[in-house]
This record gives sequence, C-alpha cells and structure tokens, in this order.
Amino acid sequence: MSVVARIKEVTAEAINRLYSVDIQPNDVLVNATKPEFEGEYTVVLFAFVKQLKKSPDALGQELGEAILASNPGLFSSFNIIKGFLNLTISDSYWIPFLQDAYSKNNFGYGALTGQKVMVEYSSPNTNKPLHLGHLRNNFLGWSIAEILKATGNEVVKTCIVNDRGIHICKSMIAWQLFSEGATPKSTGTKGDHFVGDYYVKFNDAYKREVDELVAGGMDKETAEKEAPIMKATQQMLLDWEAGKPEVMELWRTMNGWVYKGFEETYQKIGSDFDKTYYESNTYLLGKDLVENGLAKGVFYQKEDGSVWIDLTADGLDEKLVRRKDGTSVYITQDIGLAEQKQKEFNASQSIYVVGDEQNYHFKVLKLICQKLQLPSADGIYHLSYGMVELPTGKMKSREGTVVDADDLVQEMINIAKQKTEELGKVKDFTESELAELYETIGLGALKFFLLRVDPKKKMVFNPEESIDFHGFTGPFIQYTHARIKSILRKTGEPGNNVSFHMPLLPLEKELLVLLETFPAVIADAASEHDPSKLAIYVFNLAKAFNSFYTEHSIAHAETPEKKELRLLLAGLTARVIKSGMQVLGIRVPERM
RNA sequence: GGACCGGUAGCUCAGCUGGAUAGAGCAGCUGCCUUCUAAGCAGCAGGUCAUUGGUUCGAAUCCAAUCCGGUUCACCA
Repeated sequence: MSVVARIKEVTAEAINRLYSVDIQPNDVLVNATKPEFEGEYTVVLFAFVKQLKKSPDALGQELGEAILASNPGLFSSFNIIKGFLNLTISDSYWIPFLQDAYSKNNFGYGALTGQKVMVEYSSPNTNKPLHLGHLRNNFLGWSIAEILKATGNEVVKTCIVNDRGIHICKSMIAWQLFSEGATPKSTGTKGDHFVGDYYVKFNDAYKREVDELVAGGMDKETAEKEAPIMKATQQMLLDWEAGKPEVMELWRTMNGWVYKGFEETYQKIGSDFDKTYYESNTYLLGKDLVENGLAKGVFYQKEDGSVWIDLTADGLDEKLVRRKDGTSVYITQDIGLAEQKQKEFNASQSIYVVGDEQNYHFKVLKLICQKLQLPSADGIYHLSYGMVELPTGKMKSREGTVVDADDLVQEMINIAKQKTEELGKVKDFTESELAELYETIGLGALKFFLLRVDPKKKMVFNPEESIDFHGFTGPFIQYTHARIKSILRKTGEPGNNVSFHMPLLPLEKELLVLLETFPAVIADAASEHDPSKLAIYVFNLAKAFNSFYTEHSIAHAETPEKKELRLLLAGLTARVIKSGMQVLGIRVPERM
C-alpha cells in the first residue's frame, strides 16, 4: 500500500477512535507538503473542524500525537501550521521500501486484473502517407496500451484501415491518367508517398478542370460535379463495389504499395497491432443491426424508406443509420464493427484513439449501441485527442503545410546525430551503435514532445522547440538515465543487503518520496487514459535525481553505508526512468 | 442557432474530485566543469489564473453570465 493510502487510513482510524465519528479514509485529504515546511505529507484538517467542533490546532495536536503513537514505524514527527498537519515519514519506512522496490524487477506494475481491453489506434487512410497528427495518435495509442498492460490488463491493439471509398479512387484514377506505368520501385519512392503524390495530382487536375468549366460559363457547383475526372472517379467507385476485376486489381496493387510504406513507418516509430481490420471487409457490417433495431423500435423508418434514430431526448439530434437507397452510412459499420470486436474478443473495455473532431460521432455511437443493448456498449471509450497545430496555425494539406511523419522522424534523428557529434561523448561507438543511439534520442525527443501534454488538449508543434534537447524533453530524461548507468558501471551494482543508520538527507528523501509514488502514477495514468501524467512524473524524477547528483557524490560518499544507499537510490531511479519511459514507447540509452 | 471543448508568465504547458505565498520548461539575465557524463546544477527576473458576479472558513479549481478561440450538428468518410 502506498504511503498516502496508509496516511489516509490511519488518520481516519484515529479520528474515529478519538471522536467516535465515522470518517472514511477517502474523506481524508492528503497533499505533498510544501517545500518550505518540514515533512513530506500533509493532512488538511479544515474539513473536520466543523464536524468535530475543534480548533484546527487542537485537532492537529491530538491527531498528530495519536497517529504517531500508533504508527511509530511510519512517522517520526509532525508539526501543525494553520490547520495543516505536516507529517514526517520515518527513515525506518523509507529504507525497507527502497530495498523492497529494488528487489522487484517490475516495481510500479499492477497485479493482473483478469480484464481484457481493446485499443484501436492509428487507423490510416490508404490514399496518403502519415503526418504529424497521426504521430500523436500512434504514440498515444501505443502508450495507453502499454500503460493498461502495466496495470495488469490484457490488451489487444487493433487498427482499422480505411482502404476503400472515393478518396482511394482518386489516387487510382490519377495513377491511370498520369503515371505512364510508374511504380514505387521504378521511381524509388516509398509506396505510401508514391500513392499520396497521385492523390495530389488528382486534386490539381480536378481543380484545373473545374476552373476550365467555370471559365466556359458553368456555375461552380455544377462544374464540381461535372468535371470529367470526378465523374470517372465516381464510376470507379461503382466499379469497385461491383467487383470489376481490373479495378480490384489496381486497388489491390496500389494499396499494397501503401501498406509496404506504412509498414516501414510503423516499424520505425514502434507501432504494432494484434489485429488489423480493413474497411473493405467491415463496411457492410451493421446492416443486420439496423433490422434488429427497427424490430426493437430503437430505429424508425421515414416515408422515403430511410432509417433514423431519434436522440433528441439525450440532447443530441436525429441520426440517419440507413439511406433511402438501402446503403449504410459510416456509423452503421462502426456499430457493426463494435459488435464484431465484442464477438471476437469479448473485451470489457474498448478504447478508440480518435481525434476530438469526432467527439459527437462517438457519443452517438455509444448511445446507439446502448439502446441496441449490445454487450460491448458500456465499454466503449473514446480517447479523444486534440489537433496538432503549427505556430502558423492548422496544418492544411491543400496549402502544403502538412508535416510529413517520415520527414519529421528523419529530421529528429539527424538533429540527434548532429548534437551527439558536437558533444563527442561516444566516439568509441560502432556505426550501428551510433545509428541506434541517434534513433533512440531523435524518436525519444519526438515522442516525449507529443506525449507530454494532456491528450484532450490541442497542442502547438513548434519545430524549434520540439528539437530542443534541454529541459522538459525526452533527451533530458535519457541523459539522466545514461548518467546513472555510467556510475553503476564504474562502482558496480548495489548490493541491497546493508542496514542503514545514518539519517536521510533532504535530497535523498525527495527522491524516495517520488520513487514511492511511481505505482500510483501509472495507475492514475491508466484510469485517466493520460500518458502525460507519466511523462511529467518521469521528468520530475529525472530533475530530482540531477539535483541530488550535483549535491552528493555517490562513488565518493561520506561512508560506505551512504555509498550503498545512494547506489540503491540511483539504481532504482534508473529502473523507474526506464520502465516509465518504456510504457511511453521511449527507449533509454546506456550511454549518450 | 444548439451541443461540446478550451482561455494560467513573452512562448509552450502543469496545477482543476475547492486548501498554505499559483508551478515547470523554453526564451532573457548571474554564477558553477583538474572530483561519479555541463544534453547538467544553483540563482534572478517574469502573473489582474479571459472578464464580472455568486457559493464559503478558503476559489485558478465549483456555479451563473459575458467576451474571445476551436470543434461539431451531412442520405460525406
């Protein structure tokens, strides 16, 4: 049990015993003590003052004495300032904690819950390569999956690939018109970029055709419908749905190029999936559920034959679930896929990592699933994240301000290389060791930058700030880890079987307090679905270690006993940094 | 227009289930490498927590209104 949980428990117990009331541990507010006061944790007394009819000081005095007397191994002293009961945790608590935590190889990880959780993330379109926004999605999805694993859940990572539809046909038409048979291989282009280029070519040609028609006297709206390239694209979509062989062949070929490109990117950034769904297989799902819903009276049919659900009573709107021509809309297949996932995996929770522009969509999705009484309905959770913007504003593909994922990753790696060479600390590394280090640092900087902010909030990606390797960054934390490992290489690993008698110094205690909260931070990040909590924590830990490191020598500590203690402290800090970063998807180097 | 989200230091962000004098990083300014990696440390400076009112022992945090910004409400995906 965590120190905070124990403080809540013993405080509630003491209040109940002293004043014959019924206070629950969770009613006790425990904060970290402000640095200017003595102690590590503080019980806020105001909440009880009125009920117990005591002055804060008197209550604090009685309470402090009581919990100190009944928990001599936990507290060493207390003081009361203006209604705050500051508690000093005893060294005889910290030392065994340190030894115990160090002896575990999975400190911080929770016990198995027996629960299964699905995490759907990444979910790209196959008509263009991944960009900066996808990176936030991928890093978030991968990390939340790891965090949920660390808290004892079985996790199934899935991806739904949007591999069909009008946008794919645009790239296909453009390739037919303009490629003269070119392929990724013949041009030496990565497959997803190759196909994306034709998507751009489509839009250029389309715009030209519309402009010409408008110049010829047609109004813009009609011109947009009548442009030959658009009509050809729509015909191709019909041909695809009809399964016309040459269209299917081209579709498979071009998607194949894209998948090869994506695979390369995923490999590089560390995304992986246990199960990949393709929309070409799932877009017809959910049709039976529409019938089902009609029979149940959840849906209703309008005179023209279209099918709807009325969500106005839930504060939403009416929502179409089947067109009058009998075809499905987007949400229908989502309902169907939710049901399919449930049948296939029977997870208790299903997380969708999708941008916040689809908040409404997921609200509707969950509501409809609930009204249809699908078993998976209550487990649907939309992990909504904000858009990534540039200092100049939003990324717009039409204006060419989209930051390409592959380019950005490569740029980060290049900068890592350049900075590493400037510092010249790893001149003895082999070529492959260097390549790995640059990738670790470059990707670490990028991932940390995108994960350190609350997912719910939109964020600004400032290219200059993101490539900074100082301060609140991935490389800062990686560097701290490398420093510790350097010490351990020179002094040897800590022994962990020594008894300690010297009092802990403030900076030693600060590290211990932080280390002790690691399990609670992971649990919090899991329940909040928020990796940034962990990112902030790991940064604070690294910062605390660096202060400690500057102030106190480990290898040349005052006594052998202190050296042993500090080795343990440093060793545990390195492990926590490593596992904390690991669940963020960031590797830490032994040297840098 | 309805719904939802946001507004905290020059910039990027923490803090938001109410608790002590609102915190980091970057940028700016001072110091610190013959001792375990200076991608570091210590310090200075920087704030009307959008505005107004309310709730109370106490409000950046809760409530209401207002202002500003964003997203969304397709027989698109």
